Amino acid sequence: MGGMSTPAPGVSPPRRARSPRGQGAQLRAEILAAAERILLATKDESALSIRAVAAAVGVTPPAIYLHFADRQDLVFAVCELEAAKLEEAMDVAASGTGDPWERIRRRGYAYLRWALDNPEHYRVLMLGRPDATPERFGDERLADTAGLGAVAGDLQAAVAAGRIRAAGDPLQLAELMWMVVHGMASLLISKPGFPFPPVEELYEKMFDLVHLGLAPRP
Amino acid sequence: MGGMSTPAPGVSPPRRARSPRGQGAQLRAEILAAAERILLATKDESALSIRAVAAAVGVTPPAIYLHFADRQDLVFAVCELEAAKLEEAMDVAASGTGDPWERIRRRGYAYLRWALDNPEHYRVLMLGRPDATPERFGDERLADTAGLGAVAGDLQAAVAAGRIRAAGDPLQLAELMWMVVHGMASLLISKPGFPFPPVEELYEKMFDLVHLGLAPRP
DNA sequence: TGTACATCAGTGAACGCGCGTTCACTGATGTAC
DNA sequence: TGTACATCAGTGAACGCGCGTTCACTGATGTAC
Repeated sequence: MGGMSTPAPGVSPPRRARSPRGQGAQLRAEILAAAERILLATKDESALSIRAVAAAVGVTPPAIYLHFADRQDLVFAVCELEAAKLEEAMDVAASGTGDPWERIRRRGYAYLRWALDNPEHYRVLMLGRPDATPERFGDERLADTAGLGAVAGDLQAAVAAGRIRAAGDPLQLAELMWMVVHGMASLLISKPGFPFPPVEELYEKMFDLVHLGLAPRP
Repeated sequence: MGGMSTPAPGVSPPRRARSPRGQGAQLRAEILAAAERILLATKDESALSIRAVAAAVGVTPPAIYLHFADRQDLVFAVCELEAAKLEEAMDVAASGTGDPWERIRRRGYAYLRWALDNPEHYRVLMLGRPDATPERFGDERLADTAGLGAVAGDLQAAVAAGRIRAAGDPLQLAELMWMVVHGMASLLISKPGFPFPPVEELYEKMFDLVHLGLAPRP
C-alpha cells in the first residue's frame, strides 16, 4: 500500500529523445498522432488533456505550448486534420460514377461512414457548443467539410440530366440533405445502444425515402 | 482592488429559510427550478454544478444530496422533467387535426420547436455521450420522448387512409423521420451562426422533401 | 404538565483531484569573429 | 584554431482554480410517557 497512487520510480513512460536542431516541428506531428490515438481510444474529447497528450508523447506539458496556442487549438487541429480525410473520402466515393444522383448517394454514405469511424472527431466538429468552436472553423470551413458545394453542383447536374425533379435552390437542398445524413450520424453516435437497423440498410432506406417520397405515386 | 476575487461579507446570496418539518420535499422543487434557470441561461450543462445550484437556491452544497444521488442524477432530473413537456406539446399539436399525415407534420414541428427552445436539455438527452447517460434513460424512454410509437401509429393510419404509400415497417419509418428532424434540431442548435433559412421555411421544405421525394413525377 | 428522546432539514469544514497555464531555467548545438 | 555568443528544444516547479463528494455536527420541532 502506498505504491498505488504514486507511480513507482522508473515506471513512468519513456522520455522522448529531444529533436535535433531545426527539427522542432517533428514534435508537433508526434503530438497530433498521440492526440489522435487518445481520441479514438477514449471516444471522449475531455480525455484529450494537455497533460495526457504530453505523457503519451513522452514530453512535459509545457512542451505542447511550443506548437499549440492552447488546448482548444490542439483539439481542433486533430479534428480538422482528420476532417480533411473526410473531404477526400467523399471525393473518392463520388468519383466512382458519372451519374450525379448516384454521386450524391455515395458522398452521403462516405460522410456517414467517416462519422461513425471517428465519432469523437465528429462530435467536436459538428456537435460542439458554439462557444467551444474556434472562429477559424467558420461557416465556409463547415460547408466544405460537409461537401455542400459539391452536392449542390451534383444536384444541379442531376436536375439538368432529368435524373431528379427541380426542387428549389440546389444549395438549400444540399443543406437539407446534409441535415438528413447528420441526423443519422449523430443519433447513431450518441445512441449506439438503440435498436436501429444496420447502417447500410438504414442509409438505403433513408435515401429511398428522400428519393421517392411518401406521397402515393400513380 | 482586493474586493473583486473575494465576495464582500454580506453580499453572499440570501440564505434560504429552512423548510418546516415534513416539507423537506419543497427543497427538491426549488433545486429543480434553479437548475432549470441555470440551464436555460447558460446553455451549458457544465455550468450546472452542485455548487452553482446550491448557491442559486441559497443552500449549502451537501443539501443537494438530500434529494439527488449525484450530479448526473440532478442534471437528468431537470432534463427529463422538461422532456415530459415535449411529449405533451407533441400530443397537443397532433390533436389539432384528424388527418394522420398532418398530425405527423405537426408532431415533428413541435419536436423541433421544443429542441430549439431548450437547446441544452436537448443536448443532454439526445447528444450526450452514451456513458454520460444514466441507465434509467434507456431505449424505451428515448423512444417515448421522440414520440416514435405515436408517429408509427399515424403512419399506419395514413397508409390505410391512402394518404401516403406503404413503405415498409411503420416503426422503422418513424425512426427515419426522427433522424430527419433530429438532424435539423441538432445542427440548428450546434451551428446557430450558419446561414440556414428560417426554421419554419426549413421545416416546410424538409417535410416536402420527405413527402414528395426528388424522383421526377410523371 | 413536564421532560427525555427521536427525527428532520439542513450546515461547516474539509478531502483530494486533475486541470490549464506560466515562468524561469538548462543544456546541447550551431555561428561569428 | 579557439572562444564568445545566440538559438533551439525543450524541462521543472509551481500557481490557482472549481469541482464532486464525505463526514461529523446542529438546532428546531415533534412525540412518548
